[in-house]
Amino acid sequence: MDISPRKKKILAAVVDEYIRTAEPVGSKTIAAIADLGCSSATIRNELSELTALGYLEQPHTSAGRIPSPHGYRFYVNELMERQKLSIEETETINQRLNQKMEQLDRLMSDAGRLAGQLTGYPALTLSAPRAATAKRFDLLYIDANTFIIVLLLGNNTVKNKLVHLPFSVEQGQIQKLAALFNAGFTNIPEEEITPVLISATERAARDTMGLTSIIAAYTIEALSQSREGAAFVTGESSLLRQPEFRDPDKAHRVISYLSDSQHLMGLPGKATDDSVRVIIGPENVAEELRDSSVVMASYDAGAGQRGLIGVVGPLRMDYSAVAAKLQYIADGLSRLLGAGEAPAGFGKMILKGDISDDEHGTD
Amino acid sequence: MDISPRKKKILAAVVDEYIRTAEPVGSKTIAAIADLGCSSATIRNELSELTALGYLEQPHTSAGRIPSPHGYRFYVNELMERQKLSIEETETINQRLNQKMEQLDRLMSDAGRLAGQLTGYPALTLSAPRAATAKRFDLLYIDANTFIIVLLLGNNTVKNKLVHLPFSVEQGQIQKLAALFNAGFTNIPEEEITPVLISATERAARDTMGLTSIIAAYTIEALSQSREGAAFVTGESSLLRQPEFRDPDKAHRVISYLSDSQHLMGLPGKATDDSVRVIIGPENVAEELRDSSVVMASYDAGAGQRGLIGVVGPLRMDYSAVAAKLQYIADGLSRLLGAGEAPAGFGKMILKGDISDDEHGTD
DNA sequence: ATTAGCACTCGGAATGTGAGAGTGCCAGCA
DNA sequence: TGCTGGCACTCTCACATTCCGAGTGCTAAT
Repeated sequence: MDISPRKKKILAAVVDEYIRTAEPVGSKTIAAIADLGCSSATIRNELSELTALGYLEQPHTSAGRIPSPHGYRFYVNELMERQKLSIEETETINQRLNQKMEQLDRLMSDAGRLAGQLTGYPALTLSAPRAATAKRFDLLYIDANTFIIVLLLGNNTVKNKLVHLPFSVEQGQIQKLAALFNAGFTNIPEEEITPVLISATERAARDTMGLTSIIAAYTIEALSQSREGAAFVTGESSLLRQPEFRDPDKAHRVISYLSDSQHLMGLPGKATDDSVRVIIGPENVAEELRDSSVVMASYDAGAGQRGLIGVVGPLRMDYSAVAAKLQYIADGLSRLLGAGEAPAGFGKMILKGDISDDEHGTD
Repeated sequence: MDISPRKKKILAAVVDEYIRTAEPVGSKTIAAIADLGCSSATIRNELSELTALGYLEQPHTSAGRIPSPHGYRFYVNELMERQKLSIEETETINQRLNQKMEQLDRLMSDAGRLAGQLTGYPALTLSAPRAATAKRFDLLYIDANTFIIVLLLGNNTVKNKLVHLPFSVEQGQIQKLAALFNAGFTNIPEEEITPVLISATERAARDTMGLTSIIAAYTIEALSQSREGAAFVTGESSLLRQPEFRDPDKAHRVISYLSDSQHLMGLPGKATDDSVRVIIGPENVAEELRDSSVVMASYDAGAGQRGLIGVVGPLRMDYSAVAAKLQYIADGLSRLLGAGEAPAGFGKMILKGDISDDEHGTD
């Protein structure tokens, strides 16, 4: 069932105005802002039909109309005009993205922060989980009681761990172990690292001190970590600025839901190939988000992985502006992280590389 | 100027009761709960004197009294009875702490989460910044276009970075660079890594392709990162459950202040050797926290570093319970991370070790 | 010094009132 | 048939008013 062009115009006007003001909008207001050549009375008729069709709601008899979730959906699908970013906005984004990208996780949370600041909503970033394999082992001999495990994973992630031993070990022993692990533990999935394999290696290495187990345990840990993916949320408190979250309980529900990265990982549901996805209120699987909307854009995180960056806000969200901004940021991230083009120059290399992390020793 | 024992008792009663109920407490209530053998009229007199002394305030003429920041301070210093934790509580803490401590930063944020859940307030964890030096360089040759920088810092932190090159390089060249860096860049403070040193090294290595700069730049980055320390906040939204933060604006101010790790790093002010520190409302340096209180406990993070774990809440905080819990958690962390005892066994080693991180490559 | 009694104050809940915005409907008009 | 102006009706919100009770401060008595 199609609805007339005039209805569409009116619906769009209601949504736009409501997004702007957060107040129910009445027939008169619409007559004033949208110049369709007809009076408020006509619009009243149209409004009541739109209400009957389920696109609009009225909080009470003598208030204006507000869009229903259905109305928002229709707006997002058909009415919304793709917004262009201003020069300054694109400038800001480019600058901020290029600024400092030393670490991947830092980059993710920075990009999230950026999205949050630009849109005024809490932002979230997700990196898709993916099973990885070990690609290469290095064991760096530091001294008789200390060595470092450096593990290069299939997704070009490097993990490391400093190991202190309560006994001495020789460099030759370490080297032998590295060779055995490179032979036996590379390019196999996590579940194939079995106790059988480990004890076989242990025997081959004539390792009586449990070094093999240490390295194997760390390998498993590193693999399972890289399988988990990562999630960040920033700017949770900006929700509180939205009138629809003035109720602290409501805000609390949403924010604490967002604080659990378990929840976040499940948020996107199954992937689609839309570049920008909009989930409106009740469309959310999670109970807690049933009166919030989520807008997410996906980006190419390199090494065949995709990541998501998005924001959470009230139903009355400026979908058009938010979508445009997220899209732009996601494109920027894809450009920075994505595969395809060869690294162009020095700066680029530095940008891409890295990560790292700490190891706390005992002494 | 000393105050009478009875005044102390009354003050303690007011604070305890107000902490419990969040309602101004009147003379009658005190007469009922604290059994000093006197009537409400007497207590009224005492109350008005305590008010004159600045320990109490009244929101308005015909309301009960609430503690002033001064009153809280006096309470914390002299009246508060050190609370014991219940068996279950210590159990929970022990369990949760021992559970999984794979990564240092994960451990920090987990401990924060634990503190937050136990106390019901937003929790923060800080690791003290400390200048570090490079202790050892390793450059792992992967293929003609790829190598890994592994950097062992003075505080036994390991950092790494995967570097992709748009040109080829030989293994010998990489080894030569590693030797040069180990000779010239180890055990010197960050600021001595000057362009002069770098270009000297570059010449010595006959490096015409900028490899030296890449490694030096990464070294500087790693050092400055480890100098920055780290800060986490979790459970921000639990502030919203407190009646004094029902005003979304107020809550928003505090939460967004806490979201900035720059702010957090400066929060503790100069260190004291108290094991638990309490900062009450106006004692906070930060404007934004002037009507919140902060309780922090410090722990031994190993390698001569100290960390802080704390919570933020309203003035009306259960200082006694919160302090006890934080203290216990901090002790647990010290036990797990701290220096002193040698690693006892296998599990212990695994616990202490580690960290790691990711590197995103291009292909 | 302590207490009981009492007048007084003040904030908050409850209630009442009015204004305004917006609707729905109807009758007239193109 | 579709649009418009007019009008009565409804409902909420803001504001004013009232009322109640908790709690104080004071005073006089013990």
